[in-house]
Amino acid sequence: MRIGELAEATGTTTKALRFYEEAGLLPSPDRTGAGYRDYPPEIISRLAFIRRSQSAGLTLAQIREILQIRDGGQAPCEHVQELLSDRLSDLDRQIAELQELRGTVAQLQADATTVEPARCDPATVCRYL
Amino acid sequence: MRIGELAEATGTTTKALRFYEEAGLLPSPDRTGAGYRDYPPEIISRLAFIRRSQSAGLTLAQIREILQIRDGGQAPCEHVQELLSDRLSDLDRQIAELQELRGTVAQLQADATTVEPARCDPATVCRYL
DNA sequence: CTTGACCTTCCCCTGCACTGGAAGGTCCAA
DNA sequence: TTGGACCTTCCAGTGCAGGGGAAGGTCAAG
Repeated sequence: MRIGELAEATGTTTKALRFYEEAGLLPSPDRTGAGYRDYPPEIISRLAFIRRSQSAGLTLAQIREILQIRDGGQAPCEHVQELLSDRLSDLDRQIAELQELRGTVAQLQADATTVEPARCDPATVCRYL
Repeated sequence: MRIGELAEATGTTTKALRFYEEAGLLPSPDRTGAGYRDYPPEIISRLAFIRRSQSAGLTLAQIREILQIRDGGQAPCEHVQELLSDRLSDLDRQIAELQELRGTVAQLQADATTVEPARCDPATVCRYL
């Protein structure tokens, strides 16, 4: 199948597919006589895996690692477990940071709306920040 | 005061200060005979405002907007309130998204650790993703 | 035979907030 | 006078995941 068909079948773009190939996530496909990329149907499930992994928040670099282990003939189970654990820790940390920031901003915003009648001191930039 | 002093006084770098000037957050300072930037002491509180705004998660573009209103002689109160409200909505949305993602990843990770003894099917990339 | 849709490679651009380094000028102390 | 610390401008790069568009080749239909 040609690159445009594959893009449509997987909901991505030809640009992205060439980029994935360049980035080592997709193997270099065969070429037709005219030099067109000619993908085997199985590539669709590989793309689906890439999509699922992206949905889990893995970077292309991490996905490439998994695929390389798999392509090397090994089962990437342990590596995947580790990546997922790391991702979970990251998410917990990110969420905690955002919640703390949310508290700060909510306080600032509350001050900014309730104290409103007092006009800002022209000499300072902003009394709320 | 020279740029190096200001950088040290405000905990930033000379690079960042020139960048802020270029980006319209700092006015072009006077120059000494040798062409060195010569900042007035008041600039320190402007930098402090920039730092506080960054801590609240505002982008440099948003901070520049506030400063431009202020520099135009107006009180940026309403604009600040709006920016803070928007920021709060953004944070709520981001937190919700991350929490949903966290649920997904936690499930994947749980599956990956408990189902472990069953080896992966060599024909697929990974049974967990 | 030509039109239009598809394909190829190539290089640059995006947003964000800077950082690094080159090439050169200035100032102060030893 | 020389060394080192500071300053200047300008250009380029960082990380992430591609997107935009040029210049040119290919293929099927009308």
